[in-house]
Amino acid sequence: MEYTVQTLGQLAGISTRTLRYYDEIGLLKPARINSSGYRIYGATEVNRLQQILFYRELDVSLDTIKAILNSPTFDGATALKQHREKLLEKRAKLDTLINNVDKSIEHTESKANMTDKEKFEGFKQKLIDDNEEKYGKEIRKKYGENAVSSSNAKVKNMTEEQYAEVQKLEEQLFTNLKVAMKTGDPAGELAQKAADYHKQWLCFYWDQYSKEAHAGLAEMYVADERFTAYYDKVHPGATKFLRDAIVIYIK
Amino acid sequence: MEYTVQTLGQLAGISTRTLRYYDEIGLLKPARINSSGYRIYGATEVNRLQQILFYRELDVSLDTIKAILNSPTFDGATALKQHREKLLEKRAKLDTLINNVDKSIEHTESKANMTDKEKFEGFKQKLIDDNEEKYGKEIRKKYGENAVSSSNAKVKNMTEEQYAEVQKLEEQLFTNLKVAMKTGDPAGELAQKAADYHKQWLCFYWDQYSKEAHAGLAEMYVADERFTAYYDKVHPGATKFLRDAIVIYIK
DNA sequence: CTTAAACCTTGACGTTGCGTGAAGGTCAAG
DNA sequence: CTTGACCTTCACGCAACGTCAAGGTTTAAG
Repeated sequence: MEYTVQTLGQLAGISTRTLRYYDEIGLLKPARINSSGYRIYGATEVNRLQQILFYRELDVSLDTIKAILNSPTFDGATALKQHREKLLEKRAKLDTLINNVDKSIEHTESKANMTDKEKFEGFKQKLIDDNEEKYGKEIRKKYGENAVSSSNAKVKNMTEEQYAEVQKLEEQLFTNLKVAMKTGDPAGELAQKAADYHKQWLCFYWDQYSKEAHAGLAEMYVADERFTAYYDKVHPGATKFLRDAIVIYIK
Repeated sequence: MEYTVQTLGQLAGISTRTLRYYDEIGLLKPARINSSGYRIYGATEVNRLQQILFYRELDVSLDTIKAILNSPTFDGATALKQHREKLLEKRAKLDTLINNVDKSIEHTESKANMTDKEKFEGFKQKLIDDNEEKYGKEIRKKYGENAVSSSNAKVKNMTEEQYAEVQKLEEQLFTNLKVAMKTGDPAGELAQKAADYHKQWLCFYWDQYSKEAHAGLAEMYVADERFTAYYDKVHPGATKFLRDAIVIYIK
């Protein structure tokens, strides 16, 4: 029995375009081309197409299918096992994605009942987390793999007392910063005290303190206008002043 | 603070190409273009980019992100919930895929120890399943949704006795067919008996018998050379004869 | 025998989210 | 003035086809 693109397509439940494409990429060549240039497929091609569709249904890429079918040494079962691993990875990614979406939904829903200040708290935490993640890689390289991992848990498990302490620390930082700025010297004792307060405050969020990350966050404060606005409420230029103090502090 | 493509890119951890692309598709336009044609971004754009990246990380398409951010009536939480549904669907698909791959691995591994006849058994079943699926839609339309669903379970739960019965039926079909062909009349009593045997045999695989599907399978037998070869072992032309008998039988 | 329907062919663009040059203008530093 | 690091606008490439478009072939019908 011989088939043209359409008859074979109907037999296999695929489009003629697909068959032409498979021809084009050399995945399934017709048995021969007739005098009018029509593609003619035979029994061998039907078998091969059946195999192709089998793998395709398992979401194997056409390139991989080609490799599997073209090399008789390349074993189908092994290929499928490798493919299985890929699928498992994909599912793991999807799972974390879904988790994150869930969190975000929760987050945005609770955000509706938040005061502006609380909103900013959330925003601050996000940026801190982001920064921690950014520097996390380097920290991990330096201090080992699991030093960083418990960071998020730390923030979430904070008790109310601890939270109050964080708030208090931030207030102290603010008042201290205000006074320190009058001296105008970021290397002075007062400014350095402010930098230390900031470190203590930060340590409530970060499991693993690192100087580089601290400096990185300070730079981010300056670079991000929302932060600048937040700290500059203390006094114009406070953000940069704090940054300078921190840069000196970590040396 | 103003940013060029590179500075903003570094701030956000994305490439300059990405920023240009977002401009191109109207997702994130720069605040202004300076005299040299450079893109200049401001605070507003930093905020918007932050939102974009937030959704992007959750695997939302750029088109959807644009819709979310551009329409203030379009609520973020609702969008995320919809997105969550999509992700769940994806995961469900992945799960079935992984299941199928697992089955296939098992299958191909056991296939190594199979006789040719057993291999053909598997092949036959697959084609029967395929056909059932093909006609399943129509059957479902006609007979309701859940008539078909238990089909696969049926085959799998077949006992050894039942399996033996299927084999016996097939043998009877063969011997009957052989005799019937000598009459040369597909409408004759013997041929109709053969068609009936085939129906009985088929009913072991299909939960829901339908005349159309039966005829469809018969046509497939004739169209597929492997089947033709299988049935023609009985006698040359046996496949077509059986097809003709079935076509008459179902009328 | 002609004509229309139903095939077939080869381009070639669109899809998604950029990566990766290419070719050329701009700007600050040495 | 030159170098190097920026910036710009094309434009192709990726996966796996869907979807016209323009034109040749075959087949069934009138």
